[in-house]
Amino acid sequence: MATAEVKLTKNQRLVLDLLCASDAPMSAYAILDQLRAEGLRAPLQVYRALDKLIGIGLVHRLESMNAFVACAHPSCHSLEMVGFAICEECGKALEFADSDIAEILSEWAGTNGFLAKSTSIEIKGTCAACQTATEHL
Amino acid sequence: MATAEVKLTKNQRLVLDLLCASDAPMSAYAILDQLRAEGLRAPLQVYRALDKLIGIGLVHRLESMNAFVACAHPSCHSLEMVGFAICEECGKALEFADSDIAEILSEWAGTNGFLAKSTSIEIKGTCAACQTATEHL
DNA sequence: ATATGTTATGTAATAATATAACACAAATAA
DNA sequence: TTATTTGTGTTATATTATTACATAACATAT
Repeated sequence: MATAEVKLTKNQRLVLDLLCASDAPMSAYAILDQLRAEGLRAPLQVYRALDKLIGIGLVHRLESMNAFVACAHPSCHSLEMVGFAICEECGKALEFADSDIAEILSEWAGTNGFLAKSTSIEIKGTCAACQTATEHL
Repeated sequence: MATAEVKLTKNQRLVLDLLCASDAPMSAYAILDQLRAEGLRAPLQVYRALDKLIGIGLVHRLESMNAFVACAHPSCHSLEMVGFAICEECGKALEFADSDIAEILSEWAGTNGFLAKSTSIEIKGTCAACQTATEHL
């Protein structure tokens, strides 16, 4: 099992499991609320777990939403370039990875002497399901 | 002159001029602080001006920093896809536009039935100047 | 010119997101 | 064992953003 490869602490596991169970990204405070029953009490407990999980590559941060989502490909916990298409209707985030984009960006970086550490690509719009759902209003 | 094409109100002008004069992105509250001398008093005054300027395409929002920057190409105030390479040393943001990336992303959207409204691409790292500056430490 | 609709303004209060600082406990490694 | 690192729990606070409401400025159509 992918997510067992790394030893996680209690808080880290609670946060990761919750994110994996969620069908949409969650804010740090939404995570906290859900985990109060498990004994979490302060924002910092969540933020620290998130920092670690992001560092490992098991969680991604959606910059444009201040929200967090479990990596869709936890097995390949490469920290490679992934992007998200975020539906503004249902709030779900579709993760994608595109090597072509990665290549173009690294080309740009090379040309401009920019040393890239991390990249965030976020598309906002409406997902296929929600477009269909909206059609017959 | 590019920025004269649209009629801006006093607050919008103040915010835009400040961002244009700044060599790096600014937070809303940094903007507010700078404009207290001009009579601005509340965050909302800044946020409202920013919303308008972003809508017009004269300002971009850096999602990963909660900061705002004047568009580098104010003449072509197309709302097309632009990206930023943000230097974590000096804080400056280099704006770029890449039609290849736009194409790949719109291809992905087409294939996945996603209706895209806006896209954010942000690369974090170290700019050429700061790499040079750090070399001889 | 005046009524109407729209857009912008000013202000206060508050919500939502994130971090600093400190003391302590658990796991790891020397 | 001792030292070191890593994680925990807690309080307080910093930073970013919005809600709600009242008023003013401006356009334009009668």
